[in-house]
Amino acid sequence: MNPPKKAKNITIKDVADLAGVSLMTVSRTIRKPDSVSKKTRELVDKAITKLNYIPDLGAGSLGRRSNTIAVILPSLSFEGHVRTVNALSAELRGEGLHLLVGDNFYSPAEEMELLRMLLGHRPAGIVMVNSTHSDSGRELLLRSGVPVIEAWDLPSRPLGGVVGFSHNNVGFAMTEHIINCGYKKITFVRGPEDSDPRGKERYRGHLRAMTANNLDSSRLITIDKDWLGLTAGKQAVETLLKDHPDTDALVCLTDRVAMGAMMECKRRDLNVPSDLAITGHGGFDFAEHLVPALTTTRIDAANIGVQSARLLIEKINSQQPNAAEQYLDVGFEIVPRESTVG
Amino acid sequence: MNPPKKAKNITIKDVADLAGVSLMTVSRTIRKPDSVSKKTRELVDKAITKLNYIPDLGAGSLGRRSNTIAVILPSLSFEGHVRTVNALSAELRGEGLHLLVGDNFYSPAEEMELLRMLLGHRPAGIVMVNSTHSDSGRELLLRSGVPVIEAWDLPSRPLGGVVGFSHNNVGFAMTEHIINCGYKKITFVRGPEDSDPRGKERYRGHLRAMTANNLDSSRLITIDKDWLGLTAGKQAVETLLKDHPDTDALVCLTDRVAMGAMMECKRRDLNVPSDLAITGHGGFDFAEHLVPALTTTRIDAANIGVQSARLLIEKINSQQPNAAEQYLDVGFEIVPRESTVG
DNA sequence: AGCATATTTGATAACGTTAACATACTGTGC
DNA sequence: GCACAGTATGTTAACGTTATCAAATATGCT
Repeated sequence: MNPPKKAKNITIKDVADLAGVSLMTVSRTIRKPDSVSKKTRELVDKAITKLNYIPDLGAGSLGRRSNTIAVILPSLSFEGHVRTVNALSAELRGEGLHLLVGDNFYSPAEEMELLRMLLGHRPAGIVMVNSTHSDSGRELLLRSGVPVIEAWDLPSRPLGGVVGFSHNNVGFAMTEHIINCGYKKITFVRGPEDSDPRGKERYRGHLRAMTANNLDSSRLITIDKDWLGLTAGKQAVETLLKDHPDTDALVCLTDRVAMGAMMECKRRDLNVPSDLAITGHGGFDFAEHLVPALTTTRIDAANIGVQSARLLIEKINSQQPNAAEQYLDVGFEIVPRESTVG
Repeated sequence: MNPPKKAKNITIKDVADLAGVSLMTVSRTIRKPDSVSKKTRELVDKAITKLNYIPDLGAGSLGRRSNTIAVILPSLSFEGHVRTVNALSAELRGEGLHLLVGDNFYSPAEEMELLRMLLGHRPAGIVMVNSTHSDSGRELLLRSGVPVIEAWDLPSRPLGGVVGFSHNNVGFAMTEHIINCGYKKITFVRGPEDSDPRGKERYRGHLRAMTANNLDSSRLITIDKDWLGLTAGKQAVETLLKDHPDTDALVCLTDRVAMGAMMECKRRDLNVPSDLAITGHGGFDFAEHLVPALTTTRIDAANIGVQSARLLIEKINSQQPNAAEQYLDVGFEIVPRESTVG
């Protein structure tokens, strides 16, 4: 009826007045209901319901940490990361923690900007998924005193907790595996040289395996797109036929790229694996359904999220986080399937 | 050197003291640098850098809205929604807004809990991606006065702005399309009856098309899993061969399910489309790469995110949001490909 | 110089909550 | 009826920032 003049916020004071108690009693009723008599509790609860009161979390945590966890990741477009974030979110929810997402930063300047913004929310913790950081970014994070988890990686100079796996080992293991299958003329598909440090690591692992087996490691295809989808795989096969037609196995950086390659082979009537073996990476759900089923590495992305959450919670709760368990290698698994059976 | 006694927070006061100015001057230097003389600005900036000061956004917005947008979605495991959130995040970032993610709620009780939590952060706006809400949820949102956008849907009783498309029309259009291709014995694959209102709508649309063309609409496969991945498609084909072996076209609820079905057909040496036509839904990136390429509906998920952001920002900035433009149907497109060419 | 008007700075009071301490009640045992 | 816990409530002062108004300083113009 009254014109909505100012839509004053409903505060704890309003609840207190309506219930006829002091505002501390209301605060207590909300946070530790047992410390308040049954009678007042009911009174207060009724007032809260009636007024639709919702406590202001920001005001409540003034001067303390908020009940927010900042997640930083390059982008939400990589399936594996999203699975991790999803699991992280689910795990954290039980603790009443919510995710504040920071993604899509490209330049170092943007990184700092984003970091400052996120830290401005006084998060209880930070999870960096597959993010590199500049020196000033490091500095900022370390000085902030906020517990940090780095996920999807095993950085040499960790900022805090680490939950990840060795990309170098993955690269080595996969190439070693297909060498054992009998393949010798192996072409590696990699992404843009600068923008993907993990891909680079896997490539290093690949080189290690090739060298260890005295094989020619010069077959290399570089895809110059930032977003490595199926098109990259298609393109890889086109380049392959032109530049390295004698290849017998194609090592792709992700399952998506591998799938794109497989589909292109099908169009060109190249048989996988007899004409060309193909491997992926990441263990995406479609890999096992493809025909032929795709040989890949299984990374338990959800588990990375779960473990990150656990470690982070531990760090938040303990003042002196247990340094011994801060470095968790979740490993990986080579999953041999039809796309590489000689 | 000194043992970290209390790790006192660095506040605007500390900066002010170091710079030898009042704390209001520091505040102004940060928020409107032009309103401060060059000399003091430099002084203050130096102090900020030196102390690594980061403003407490929570304290700053006390009594106001925070610079946070709450996103509510059933889960991060559906690719389409993630694409929307990704675009949303990118768009909002330009405005200095960050996403607070609320996902994974299933029960109405959890919904309320989540809603209260998120509203407790005093978000500047809320985007609900493909989320149904209870009456009490509605009530809470409406009374909170926070601008709301509902995305991926065209609800009959909108809470605020709407950016979506009609699932019913999608269902109708796809079935109509394949009928026009000459298919008559059409089987529809749907998800669990209760948990997927949009799938239900699409099914309704399908029925509408079948009835309009005097076709037998009794061919129906219900998948009883909550997570509809490729396995669902595999299962659908198995059921199909048992229950409706005379089917000539299979309408799947998502591209993933359709892909699973296609792969299963390949294993069983069923040719697509000559033995069985298959359609998907959603326009996932792999659809065009499959062999045969998949007929699907293209939903511009990223655009939904972009438009939601625009509409939301508009609503946030204007006290009296323009009611005329609050209902945005982004539409969809039928993309005919090889999997249905008779 | 003298006055009016900008421009720049500062003091104080919110904003909504909780921590810490203070007070008022309740009942118990003598 | 009185001291003595113990429980239940209330009071006050933070927390870190910005709005608002007041004061000081600089600038422009005759």
